[in-house]
Amino acid sequence: MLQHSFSHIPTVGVSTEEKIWNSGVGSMDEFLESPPSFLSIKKSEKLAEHIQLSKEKISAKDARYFYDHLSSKEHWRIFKEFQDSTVYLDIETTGLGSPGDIITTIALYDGKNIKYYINGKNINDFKKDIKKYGVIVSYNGKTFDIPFIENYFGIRISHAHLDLRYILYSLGYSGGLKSCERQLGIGRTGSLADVDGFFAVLLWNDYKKTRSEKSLETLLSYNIEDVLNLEYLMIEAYNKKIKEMPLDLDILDIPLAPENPFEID
DNA sequence: GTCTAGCCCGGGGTAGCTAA
DNA sequence: TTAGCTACCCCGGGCTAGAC
Repeated sequence: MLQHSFSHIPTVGVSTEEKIWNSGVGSMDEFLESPPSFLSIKKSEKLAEHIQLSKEKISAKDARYFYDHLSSKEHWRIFKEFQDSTVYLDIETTGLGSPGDIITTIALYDGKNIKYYINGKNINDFKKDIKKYGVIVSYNGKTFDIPFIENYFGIRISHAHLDLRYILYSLGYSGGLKSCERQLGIGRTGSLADVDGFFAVLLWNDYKKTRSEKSLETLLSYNIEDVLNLEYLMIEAYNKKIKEMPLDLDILDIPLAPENPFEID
């Protein structure tokens, strides 16, 4: 979608971008070849400079550039061009962020591999691993996951960040992650349908009290199921956004998710 | 070249919504 | 309860085209 975007360019808003599209110029390459006639020569030249810069930023895999220059409701546009540097993220904690609350587990999924981090075991590896990615996809992560991670580790997460809560809300889907999953036709497998954030706290407490590996594995299974489903939701949301555009653009295929390595007890 | 009107971007402020 | 987001409104300012 970025190859077709102009509203990240200073002085170009959504209405000017739509006028560009309606004039028959549907991509950056088409603009460079033949700018729309309604723009002055001076303005076309300025825009052409920004388009060249944008093409360089895409080649350089600089997602942050577009994240900073697109309006927040258009952030979803960066997904396709940076899909191979995207990671889906979800954390489980012992509470909502009150003093003393901790991160219990973190799950990452990059479209190929699943990684998970457990408090008391390998959780500090997360700080190194997250740096490998350019884009984070989460659900309500802008309000909860990322601030929690930043406070917990004392680090700054400066990635481009697509929060599905707002993208799905703009498409008419609301009511929480699980509700959005149901509305978009994906159900939780087995007993995971009954697990929620509070139950995840109970599972962690049981693991700490009894050292029950089954409780820990059930918690990890729930945590990983969340990040696997985020990919499906992100691609579904992207495709729905694409269909809203007055352009004839290809939709993305939804890949087969890998098997959850943990079973619930 | 200057002036004017119109368009539109973008910033600031406010209210309401939502999840953990 | 908290934090961050969107939507909406208002307004200032930059840019452009057209008239003179």
